[in-house]
Amino acid sequence: MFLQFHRQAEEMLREALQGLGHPQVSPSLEMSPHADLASRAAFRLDPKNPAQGAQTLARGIKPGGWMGSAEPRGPYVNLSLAPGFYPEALRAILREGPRFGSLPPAPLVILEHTSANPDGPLHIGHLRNAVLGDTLARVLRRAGHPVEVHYYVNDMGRQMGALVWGLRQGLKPDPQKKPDDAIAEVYIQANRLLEADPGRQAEVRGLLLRYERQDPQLVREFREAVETCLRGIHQTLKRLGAAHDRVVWESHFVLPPELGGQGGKTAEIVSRLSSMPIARQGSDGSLSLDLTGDGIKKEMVLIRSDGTTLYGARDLAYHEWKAQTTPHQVNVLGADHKLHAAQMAAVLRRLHLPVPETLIFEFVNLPEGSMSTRAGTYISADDLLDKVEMEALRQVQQRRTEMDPGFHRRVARAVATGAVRYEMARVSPEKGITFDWKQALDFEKQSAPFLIYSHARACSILHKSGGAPAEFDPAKLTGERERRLIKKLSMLDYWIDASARQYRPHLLAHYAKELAEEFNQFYRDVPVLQAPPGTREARLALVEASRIVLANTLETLGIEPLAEM
RNA sequence: GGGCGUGUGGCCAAGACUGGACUACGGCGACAGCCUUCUAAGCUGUACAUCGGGGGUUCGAAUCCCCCCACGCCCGCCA
Repeated sequence: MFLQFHRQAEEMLREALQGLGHPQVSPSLEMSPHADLASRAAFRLDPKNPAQGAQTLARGIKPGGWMGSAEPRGPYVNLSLAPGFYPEALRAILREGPRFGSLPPAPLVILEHTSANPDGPLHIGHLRNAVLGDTLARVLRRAGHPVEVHYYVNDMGRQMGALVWGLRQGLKPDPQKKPDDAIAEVYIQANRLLEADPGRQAEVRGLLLRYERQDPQLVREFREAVETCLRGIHQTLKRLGAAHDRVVWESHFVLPPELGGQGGKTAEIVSRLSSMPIARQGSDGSLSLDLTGDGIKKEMVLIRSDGTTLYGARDLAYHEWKAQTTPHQVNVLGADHKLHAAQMAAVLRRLHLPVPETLIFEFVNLPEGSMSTRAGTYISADDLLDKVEMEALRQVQQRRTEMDPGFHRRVARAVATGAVRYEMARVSPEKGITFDWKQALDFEKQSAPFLIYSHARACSILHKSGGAPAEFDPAKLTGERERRLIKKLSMLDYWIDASARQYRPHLLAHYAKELAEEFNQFYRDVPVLQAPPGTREARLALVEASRIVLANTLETLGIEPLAEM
């Protein structure tokens, strides 16, 4: 609802500015502690006398819609919500329930995230990708987009070659272990063998070549290895609450139909590119693209001299294939993919294909340095989830001694996945993270348990009262705390819109925290169950509305809104 | 060496794209309080920052520009 107010304010300011002969001046709206929204536009009108400009501008804005008033205050124009906004916001929340905060239908989006190499378990770096990707998928869905979420499996790369090579040396995945952990052991061991005897790298290249040349035996072996690892990875993703609609293998764009692919797509796009002026044919049979015209100094190599394709070539085919479904694509990628993303964008543009949006996030490093699956220096996502869950269990057992073990377990699970997700989602993606166990296991404020707890408090009041009232008088809700809370509740759509348009889920995470704070302050200051008749019903309705908005926000962040904890 | 990103109180971190009420949102930690009223995983208060350093643009800079420093990532016929 607040989004509507914001848009109306923007529109009215534009018209007023136009009327004053300044159509080029931006409305410059901002959230303000002094008003429901404020405009700084007067600074642009006449920098010498902004106060004068603010007065003139304010006069040009007439109450109407959700606009209550426009008051000049120094150089600012302070905008207030119409009194009717508050009761209507409350009714809208109660009426729309789980749908509140959703935006009108928007185009289909294909979103690719996580897509970790199937050579080991997800580590805490992949976890950032998964949380960012899954949260963004949820945000986009609430913003009206149908979303098809893809996991793009890199099954044709060097890493997989080394893994299959290791298996052929007789290394066996330990059946007692989680499949992705077992695969990691083989992969690490295979790399040790290869480092000890670098001459055998040629054998890995040979396997890759035979896989790409569609040797059915190799196709079986690669598939078996990849699927084993993927089973484990998907267990972890499921535990996180992150679901993919579709798993797309790279080899799909290389192998023929009888081997599970749709054949030739990569060859086709490569052949099209090879006739473009930017193509550079090596005398050895390799093919690369010169992208200096796009401001990219580094050539993009598509074909090795042995004729096999590189990741970039297959990725181009994948993007062309996606474009048949929708031009709106989003890729969630680690910062190490920046160059690749820029090269992809340049080539797709030259092919007149849709260019994907990217959400690029910086690395998660350990205090002792960066993680590597090959070297075995990583903290797995499972390990983190396990430890956080143990700590959550310890705390809930301590706090709720009267409850049974099943309750403790349920709460600990929800708290743990929520805590891990929130911790990853709340930091802006361009910041690097140095992982810290102490911080990961800290459940104070600014963390998911705080958000879940606020929701549980609302549920508790409703439980004790026997539910929300059918009838109530919103006019009873005129206190400062109540109005502030309603306003905050109404802002969900504004933050969904902002997060979705900027591909920045942390904006919503930030809102969630502010919403929970506002509710907790209301909880402290405003008695509900003990309020006089009439007031009590109205406040109960407000608690129910709070419960709904908290639940919707948490759901969008992938955090389970427990009714009790 | 070049490119991209980051640098905000002891620690974590919002604000930076759209310069302006910033007297910089919060959290952790510290200190002092609040459970005879709806779950204290909560709430209140105090102390602690001039926003890496320097220069510039501007009436006005955490925010824009330039230089420098530190850290991360990339600069593979890896993905």
